[in-house]
Amino acid sequence: MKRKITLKQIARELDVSISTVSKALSNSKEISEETTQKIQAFAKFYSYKPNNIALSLKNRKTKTIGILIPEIVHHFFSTVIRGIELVANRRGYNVIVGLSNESFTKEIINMEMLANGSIDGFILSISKETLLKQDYHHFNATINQGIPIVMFDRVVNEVDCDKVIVDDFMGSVKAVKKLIEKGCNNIALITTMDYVSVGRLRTQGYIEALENNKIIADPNLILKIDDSLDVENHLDVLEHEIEQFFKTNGNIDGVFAVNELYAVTAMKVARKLGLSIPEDIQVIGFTDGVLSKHATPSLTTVSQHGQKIGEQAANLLIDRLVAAEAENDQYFTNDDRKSDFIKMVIETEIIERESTK
Amino acid sequence: MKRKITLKQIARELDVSISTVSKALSNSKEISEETTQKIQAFAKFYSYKPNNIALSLKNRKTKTIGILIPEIVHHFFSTVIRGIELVANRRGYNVIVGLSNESFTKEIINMEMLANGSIDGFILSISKETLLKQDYHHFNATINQGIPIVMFDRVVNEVDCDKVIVDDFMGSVKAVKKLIEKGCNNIALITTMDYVSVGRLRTQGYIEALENNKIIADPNLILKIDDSLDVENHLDVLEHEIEQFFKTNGNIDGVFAVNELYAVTAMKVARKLGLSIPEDIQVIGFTDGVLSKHATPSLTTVSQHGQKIGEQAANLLIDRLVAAEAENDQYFTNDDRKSDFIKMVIETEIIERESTK
DNA sequence: ATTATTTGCGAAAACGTTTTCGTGTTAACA
DNA sequence: TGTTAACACGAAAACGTTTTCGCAAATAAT
Repeated sequence: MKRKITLKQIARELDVSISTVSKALSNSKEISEETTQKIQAFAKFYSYKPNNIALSLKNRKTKTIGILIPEIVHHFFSTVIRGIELVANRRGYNVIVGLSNESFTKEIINMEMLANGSIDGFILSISKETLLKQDYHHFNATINQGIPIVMFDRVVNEVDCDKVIVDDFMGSVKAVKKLIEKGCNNIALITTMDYVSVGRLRTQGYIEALENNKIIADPNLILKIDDSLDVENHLDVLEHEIEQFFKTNGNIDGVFAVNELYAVTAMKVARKLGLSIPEDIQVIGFTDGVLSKHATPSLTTVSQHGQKIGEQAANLLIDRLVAAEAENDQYFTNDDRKSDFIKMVIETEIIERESTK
Repeated sequence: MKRKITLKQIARELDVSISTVSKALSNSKEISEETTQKIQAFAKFYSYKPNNIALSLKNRKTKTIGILIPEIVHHFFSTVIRGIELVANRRGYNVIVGLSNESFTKEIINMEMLANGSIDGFILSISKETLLKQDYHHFNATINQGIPIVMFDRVVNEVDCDKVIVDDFMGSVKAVKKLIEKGCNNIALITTMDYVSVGRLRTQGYIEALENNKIIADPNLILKIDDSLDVENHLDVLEHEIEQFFKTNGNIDGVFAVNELYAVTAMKVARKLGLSIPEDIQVIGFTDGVLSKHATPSLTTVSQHGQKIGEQAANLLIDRLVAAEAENDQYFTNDDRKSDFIKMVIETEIIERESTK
């Protein structure tokens, strides 16, 4: 087991100074042809690679992006990560992942852990608990420390930073419009509680689409699921709620659900009640994941393009990082320079499958 | 925008030396009560936190684990990550993620990128291309550099390191046995190509279970899918292959598939052919993911316990890291000490759902 | 032959820590 | 009074880089 070789060792071995080695390896013309050759050959032979940590310390930047998300076992979030990793890697960055597990404290702990030099910037999506508490001081604190943040999906106006969101509102409008066009007259909405902004926006889109078509939204046709407890493990509760909902509203012929799971479960319940899809009830979900694609019947969904979101977020962040660096080179450092943050909206797209006519 | 405060700044401000500050903050009794108070108050006020990078450089360890997996948009892998992150965090480690995308070169590049000081050890699952090439020099190289590796799921005998695997063989045996008990007489296997070890092992388990029950495995009942091309995006091809398979083998009354997707697709095709599940055909899949849980009918599966795998892998790695550290403190450093690596097998479990009687 | 200019290299600082080893001051002791 | 011990703190090295600056020798110009 031989430790990685360092400049110092090369220098000692070749009887030159550390600086000479460093310069020779970067092809500085301060160093003679001959010496450079010798050093490079030696370095190659021992497969010298500069130590990243030392570089980070010297350069005061790590070339690493911190990702902070509520949950990783989640198709949407993992596609976002994939997108981030893709462009991060392409642009010479690494990616370090923290999970908040939807917890406020874990979010803070993770941020502080990474903000002490480990990363150059954050890409994150806010945890549910934080959204509930509406306490965003930790975000602003890190930004004030000079660490840029890019938020995606679950974002919030109280924090000044770049944001990448999906057009939840228009996505819903499109989906419900589609159901109307396909002949649905009584369209139900299955959504989450309001504090998750995406739930709220999607609900608004639903109402908007109805109104656009001169339909008055019937409050009875809106089912709000309390997902504060992990719904994945309370499938039966979910099914039961939806079943009751269907039974009390026998006239439903279209369902728009704000996520895959609700949509698929709705289909399951509908069939259990003897209804067939899409003949009796048509269904559209939000978020295009594995479930939508492989359900039977496969589900028409509003695609969020998670990977694209990740790519854009990474680009925004890295752009800011290189800008900050360039600015350091300039010697005008005007703190109150108005930096206008970007809010990037990723268009949704309806993917039609078998659950609609 | 105020930069994070450093020891040096505290020292200057309070007119003491850097060493004094450092000692005071670690409650060294070398420093007087009074000075300690003063320094700690000041540090707290400016919310001083030691710079991680500087610590890493000094201690020659980063308290960071590198995860290297083929793909992140994959239920199994993300549960593993969740498990790793869980115990890593609990034990004071961070997690940095690299994706090989099933590519040999990307795997190497990622490894080298992280092996230069960024991480203390690796947890990884080998990419398909690497398995095909059977070229494992990069793994051995990093191990030789003193960076421990723990492999999971897709492991290989040629590399000496700790491993965490699921009992693929026994899992399959159990599954097929279950089908036999449930009355299936002609059990088909839908599997992958052999070079992915898990595919091979699961196939062997299938055969073993049949033989245990005095059934001769019929080669015609084994369908091997070439998933070298991304099957997610060639669903139609997959469906078509399975459909042909069913048509040429009309007597099939049980299916064991080595992953969720194959299983769900098989169910879909079966129903398309007018067969009902589980009455006409019973199906069991491997890997318990979202699809299995939410398919209709829901799928009986062999659960891999991804999170547990991740947890065990992280524990194994961190155990080794602390052991290595302790060893550094001792001054016997015997290089050829026989270190026996652990191969941990996680038991599978059959989760019965609606696709079996 | 003297001065000016390259050329080739090394010393040292810096990034932010921790830790070892002094060292000066004060208090205790003979 | 002189010696010792305890106390409180600082200087400096080390982790592995890069980069600025200085300096000698070699070459070029006068």
